[in-house]
Amino acid sequence: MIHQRECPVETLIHVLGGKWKPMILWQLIESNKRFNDLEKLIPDVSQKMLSQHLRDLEREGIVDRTIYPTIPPKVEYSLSEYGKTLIPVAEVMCAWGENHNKRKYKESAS
Amino acid sequence: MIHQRECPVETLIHVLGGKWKPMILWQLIESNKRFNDLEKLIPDVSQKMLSQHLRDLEREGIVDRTIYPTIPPKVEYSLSEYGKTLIPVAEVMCAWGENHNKRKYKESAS
DNA sequence: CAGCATCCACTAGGATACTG
DNA sequence: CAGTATCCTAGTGGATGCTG
Repeated sequence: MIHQRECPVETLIHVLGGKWKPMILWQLIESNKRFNDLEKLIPDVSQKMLSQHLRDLEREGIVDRTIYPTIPPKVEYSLSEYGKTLIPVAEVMCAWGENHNKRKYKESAS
Repeated sequence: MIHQRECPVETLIHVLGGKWKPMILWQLIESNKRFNDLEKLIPDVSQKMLSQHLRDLEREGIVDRTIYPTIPPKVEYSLSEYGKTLIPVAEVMCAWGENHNKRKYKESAS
């Protein structure tokens, strides 16, 4: 059942596969953030990519976007309830990636 | 510790992120395969990408490549011991992706 | 059989400038 | 503040032809 073609692994990679998406996810796990906050917390991201990735994550239902129609405008991004189901998955991925980085470090040092 | 910048999630996405890499992984979990077998089992992959992805996976230590210097040449690809550590990770990813696909199907049907 | 080389199309992402 | 619009580049992947 799992080893079918069109494997859903690709689905997850598509959802998290943008260059800054994992970083955005970690930030939003910690607490809700405004657009400007994310820009500061992820210094190298361009406005274009931040905006685009947030919209991707919103479309997938991972991220909620709350608009406060004040002046100046305030928009708050938060992890949706559904988005929280991604956390354990991301932690497993993270653990493997961390170990893999160590492994590559060791082999290059030997 | 996990929520650092330069998150290792990206490492894993890089390792599995090629278009056909998850599919190659599933095939090699099942049993060792020759180049030609993989071509038949993954009909839409081009030789170029199959070759390139296999070399990527080999460089990361996921896949072993065994050459039998016969005529005609025979090359067998297998999942390395280290590569097997990817299986549980891939299954978690797969489960989430499967659920996500269902979710998207339902919302488009409603 | 198991590939490599070449050329081409498409997309992801970056830089810069502008707006409600 | 929170974006959008435009232009540009580098990398991914596909198609085709050739080789030890």
